[in-house]
Amino acid sequence: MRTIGDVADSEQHPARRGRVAKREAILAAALRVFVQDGYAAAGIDRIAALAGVAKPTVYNHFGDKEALFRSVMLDSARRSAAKIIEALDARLGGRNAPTDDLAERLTDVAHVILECQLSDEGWALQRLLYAEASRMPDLYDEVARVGGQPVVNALAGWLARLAHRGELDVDAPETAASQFMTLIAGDLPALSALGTRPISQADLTAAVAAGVGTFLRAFAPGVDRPKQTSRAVSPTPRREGSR
Amino acid sequence: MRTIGDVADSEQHPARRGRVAKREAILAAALRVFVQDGYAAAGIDRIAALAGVAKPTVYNHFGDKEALFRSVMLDSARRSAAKIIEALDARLGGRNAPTDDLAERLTDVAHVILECQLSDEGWALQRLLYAEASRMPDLYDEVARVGGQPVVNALAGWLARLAHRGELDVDAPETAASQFMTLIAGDLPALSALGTRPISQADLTAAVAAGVGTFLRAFAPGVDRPKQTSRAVSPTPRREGSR
DNA sequence: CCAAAGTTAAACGGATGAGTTCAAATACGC
DNA sequence: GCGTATTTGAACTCATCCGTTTAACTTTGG
Repeated sequence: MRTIGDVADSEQHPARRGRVAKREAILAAALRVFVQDGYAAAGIDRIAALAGVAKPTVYNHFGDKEALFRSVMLDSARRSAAKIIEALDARLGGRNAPTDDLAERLTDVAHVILECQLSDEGWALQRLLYAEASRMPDLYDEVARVGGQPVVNALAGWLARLAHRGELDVDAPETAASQFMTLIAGDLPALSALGTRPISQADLTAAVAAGVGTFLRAFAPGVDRPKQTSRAVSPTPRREGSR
Repeated sequence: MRTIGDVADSEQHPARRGRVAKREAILAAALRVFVQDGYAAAGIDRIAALAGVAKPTVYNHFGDKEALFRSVMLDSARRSAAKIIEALDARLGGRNAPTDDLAERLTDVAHVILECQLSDEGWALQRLLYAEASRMPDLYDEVARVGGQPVVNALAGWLARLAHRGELDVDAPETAASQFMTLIAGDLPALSALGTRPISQADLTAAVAAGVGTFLRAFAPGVDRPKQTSRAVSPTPRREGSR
């Protein structure tokens, strides 16, 4: 049995005094340990040592390993979403469009969004979420609510503005925003082996370009196309009809 | 601490005699236990009991918990891919196109592909893969190779044939196939909370319709559009340039 | 300078589970 | 029918780790 690698700093003094500082130190340490070892293999002892506090302090603050895990996940999701939203606002809120080329702006936005997903921490959080989803079924919903929805909403708002200005032919901005994120991120799990392997800048650029390209093929204005095949085709003829 | 639910059959006699039969029984039992409890919480004792063999037999056959896990994952991926490929061949290989409407055929194929992903087992396998990806970095590649690539290839072949017949305007069938799967499956994690909650037939139909609709908006022929904006836009100006 | 509140470190209790050992049972060759 | 080799099942070893307890210590207020 071999350890995969120890946490670099084995003992980190609690950065500042006061209760909130300790809580933050514990959250940061727990994030690192959970990310590195996974939920089951993460030890409260190691988290406490890394945070520079005593083990009972961890239990005083969070009560439970599962509660600590939930706090870590929600906190990280919140921070991640806030970071993306801030970056998006800086680019989309300001009226200073850096360029008139829509493809370039979409590509820029795509990279902003992916920068979070592509970080080691982002991948690890996603893996943790997947791993414990069956044990904590409501956690995904909460994380999606505080971490995913705001980003999709911001993106949808921008797409709606673009559509209103005639730069895009989008009638359902929510759907288009979700599909945009899906298109630009779709290949990343395979390219990075779920985040366990670095992606080359070239692969990343190519994946984003392919996603943006297809998105524009679907939603660029000018071509006359039926609004949408919204008539839902029959679900599926239940297994092989074989006829 | 509460158990989530016991495996239904607590003791299953090994279906047949012989070595291969026992190996299969162990694999099936291990699949069920891993799916239900996750890698860390799955006990070899329970797997052996469910398979109707002795614990040392498990170690004799697979040597290790990790090796057993890998065998389970690869075996399941292989069977899943074979099932999808077979269903696709039954629909696409035969010259009996059930309908001329391309949207209907795409929707049908989408449901065939998703039927595997949507099963409890399919979701659980994906969660297991995500959960252990950091501990077994090569496992994802092997699973993708035996489970994912064949499906994408089959789909890409079909799309290429459609393009050759002029029914689609696709110049990169591999990319289009990957994007098709991404588009039809993109909303499912959110809708089903990573497979921990059943999806209503209506939601599933709507998600597939949205994906197929966007795919057709992008790749339906007839409209004249630039082949593809394959000129890669600059990656991203490295963080907030803030200029 | 003293007292009270909370925090620390260390050790403990209880439980779980991977992997091994060992005697008994089963299958098989002669 | 007998001896050999393999398989079984149950007990065992060893380690991990959650969560708690206890006693000493630090910090804060008077």
